[in-house]
Amino acid sequence: MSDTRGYHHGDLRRALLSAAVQAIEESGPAALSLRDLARRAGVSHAAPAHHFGDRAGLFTAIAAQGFDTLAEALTDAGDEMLELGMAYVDFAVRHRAHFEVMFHPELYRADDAEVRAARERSGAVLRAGLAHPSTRTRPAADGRAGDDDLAEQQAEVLAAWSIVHGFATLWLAGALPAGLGDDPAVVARSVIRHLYT
Amino acid sequence: MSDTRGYHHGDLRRALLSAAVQAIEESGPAALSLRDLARRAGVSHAAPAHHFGDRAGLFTAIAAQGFDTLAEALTDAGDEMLELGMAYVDFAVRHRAHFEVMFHPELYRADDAEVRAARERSGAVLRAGLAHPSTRTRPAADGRAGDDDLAEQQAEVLAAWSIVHGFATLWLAGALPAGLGDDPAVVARSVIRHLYT
DNA sequence: GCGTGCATCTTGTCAATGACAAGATAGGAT
DNA sequence: ATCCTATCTTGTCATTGACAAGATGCACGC
Repeated sequence: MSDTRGYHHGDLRRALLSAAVQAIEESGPAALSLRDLARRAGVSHAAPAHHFGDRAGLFTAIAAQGFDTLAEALTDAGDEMLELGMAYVDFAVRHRAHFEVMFHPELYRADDAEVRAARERSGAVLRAGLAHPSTRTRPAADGRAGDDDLAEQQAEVLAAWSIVHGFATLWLAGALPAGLGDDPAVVARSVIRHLYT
Repeated sequence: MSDTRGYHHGDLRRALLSAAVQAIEESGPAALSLRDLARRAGVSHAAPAHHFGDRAGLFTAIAAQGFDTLAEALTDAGDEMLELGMAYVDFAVRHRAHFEVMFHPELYRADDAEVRAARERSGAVLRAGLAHPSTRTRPAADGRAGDDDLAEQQAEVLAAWSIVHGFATLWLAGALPAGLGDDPAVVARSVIRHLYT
C-alpha cells in the first residue's frame, strides 16, 4: 500500500527519502530540515527520527542510495573511458542531490556498513573500467609490470576520476563561465577527450 | 589596536573572519554558528550581525577573501600549467575553508560586487596561464585561429581546471583510496602530468 | 475470534540558533 | 565641550534537531 493516509503512513521511509532528494535539489543539503520533510510527507515532526535516527542518518541513507545508483550507472556504461566518464558526469547532473551528499562525508556516517559496501561497489566499477587495456593511454608496451607500472596505473585512474569529478562539481556549482550551452554532456565529452590526447 | 577588551573590540571583523575560517576547517561550513563565533571572539551573540548582516554575509566575505588569495597564489605560480595546477591544489589544501565556501555559492551572495571582482581576477589568471603557448598541448601549428581553435582552447582550460579542481575536491572529501601518502602535492603532480601525455 | 507484542507514528518539551529590534557605549569630528 | 555615528549589547521570537513518553494499529500466535 503506497497510500499516505491514516495513522500508519505505509511507505514513509521511501516518501521521506524522495522528499529529501527533492528538497536538496532545490536548496542544497545544508538547508534541509527534517521538520520540513515531515510536513511535506504529511506526518508529525518526529516521524523521520524513527526511520533515520537523526539528520546524519537520513544523509547516510541518501549516500548509500547514491553510491548504489552510481555503481549501476557506471556498470551500464561499459568499460570505455570516455563513456564511463560521461556516465559519471551524467549521474552527477541527473542525481545532483545524491552526488552532493555522497562527497560531503561530514554530513553522514561514512563508516556505515551499507555506505561502505555501496561505495566499494562503485569504486570497483570505476577502477575496473579505467584499468581496461583498451582505455590505457600507454598500453604498457614494455611488458614489465613492476611497482612503477602499478603506481602509474593508479595515477591514471586518479587522473580520470579527477577530471570527470572536477568537471561535474564545477558545473553543478555554476562556477563555469557562461556560454557553454546548457548540455553538460556536450562540454564534458570535449573536456574528457583531452585526457587522451 | 588589536586588543580584544573593552566595549569596542577594535578588530572584531577580522577576528570573526579568522575564527570562522578556523571553525569551518574544523567542522565544515554547514556547522558554522554565528553565536559560536561570537563566543570565540568574546563578544555578544548579535555582534557579528553588525559586520556581516547575516550568515550569508559572513560567507560572502570569506568567499571574496578566498578568490583574492587564490588569484595571488596563481599569479605567484607563474604560467606553466603544471605549476599553476600545483598552486591550485596547494591553495585548496592550505585554505580548505575558503575553498569549500568559494565553490558552494548557495552559502553566500555570489553576485556580490567584491566577490565578482575577486572571482574574475582569479579566473583571468587561470585562463591567462593555461592559454600560454608553452603550455598548450598542441601549439596550433597550423597557424589558423578560427572558431574551432577558440573552442578548443577553451576546452583545454576547462580540462585543466577540471582535473585540478576534481583532485583537490576528492582529496579534501577524503574520497581517495588510502595509501596515497599524506602529501597531496606529490600525488597531484603525477595526476596533472597525465593531461600532457 | 481475540489478545498481545512490536513497529510505527504522535504529542510534548528543551536547548540552540538566526534574525531582528531597541538601547548602551565610546571614539572622533566639529 | 558636544554631538554624531559606528560599534556592540540586551532582549525577544520563530524555527530547528533531539529526546522522552505515549497513542495506534498491524501481524501473529493461540
